[in-house]
Amino acid sequence: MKKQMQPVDAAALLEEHGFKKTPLRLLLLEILSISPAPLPVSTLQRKTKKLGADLATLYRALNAFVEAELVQAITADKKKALYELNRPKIHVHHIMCDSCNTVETIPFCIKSLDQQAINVSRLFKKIYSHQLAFVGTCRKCLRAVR
Amino acid sequence: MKKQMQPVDAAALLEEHGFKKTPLRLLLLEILSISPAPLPVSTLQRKTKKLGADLATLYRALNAFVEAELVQAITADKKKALYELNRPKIHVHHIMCDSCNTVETIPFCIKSLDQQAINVSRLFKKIYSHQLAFVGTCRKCLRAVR
DNA sequence: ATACAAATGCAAATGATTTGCAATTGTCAG
DNA sequence: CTGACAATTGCAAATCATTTGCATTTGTAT
Repeated sequence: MKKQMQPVDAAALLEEHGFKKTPLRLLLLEILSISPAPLPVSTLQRKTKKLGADLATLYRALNAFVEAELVQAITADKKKALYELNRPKIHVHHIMCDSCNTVETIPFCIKSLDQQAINVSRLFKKIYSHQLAFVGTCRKCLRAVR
Repeated sequence: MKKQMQPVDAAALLEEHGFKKTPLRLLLLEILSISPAPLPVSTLQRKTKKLGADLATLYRALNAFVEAELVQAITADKKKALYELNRPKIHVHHIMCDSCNTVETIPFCIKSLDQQAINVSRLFKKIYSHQLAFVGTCRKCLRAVR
């Protein structure tokens, strides 16, 4: 059986963030909320094709969600971004196969990585590399804003 | 005073990996070897402009280096890749400022992240997010190769 | 019902990276 | 030293994900 995530109240989420309850945006959040893995735009387009939304519209919706921190964009793969619903309580990371390009979610944060390292290597057989990047504002820039 | 990395013997590195000792490739390795931070292609182009190398050539050289694991490509920032000499003994990670886009190197690996977490947050004033991705081959794909 | 901002569609632009192909250049065997 | 051959390069054009301008449509609040 397939993993399935807890669905969310898409309408409520949109309202909370001051977004309009558009068919596309409602569906997008529903799709993301039940997906066990982060999804590329191509998949989101396919899963919403009954609405015939334009790609640009899709991107705009996703960008709006990301800016609102409703959705997280995974950009560790240079080629194309993956989108995943942001569940504040469940901070996760990812592991991707360089062969079939599947991306799996590692249901824990780096905070407990040491303890979980063995589990990670069991998930995949071979791990070639990992990339970790923090994004923030450096002291110089913070000073500049003041 | 500025950090400066230990330079490497570029000619030897190229030879070891079966590359030709081309002016561009020699210079590229030299530049990367003394850089304290990963560099974007634009910077590499500027620093090699006396050779007037074509962008495509630069990319081909860098890709060859990455494939040979001589250089590491940091792709956590979606916009453009950063390149850094791979020093097998010194495995590091990075921290980037979302305001001025500087990328600093964190001279330790996630293995000791818990202990170093405080240092990381001191490096930057504010950390909005971090992305961690493992790349490897999943069990399914490994089985397929067998 | 009205009005206005948000969201959309369409077409065109961007920008980093890649590719085809012909010409050039290291390197290595003889 | 001298080919010969593969690796490397230059140039132009192609890709491909993502973005943008602008006119139009659609939610939503009043």
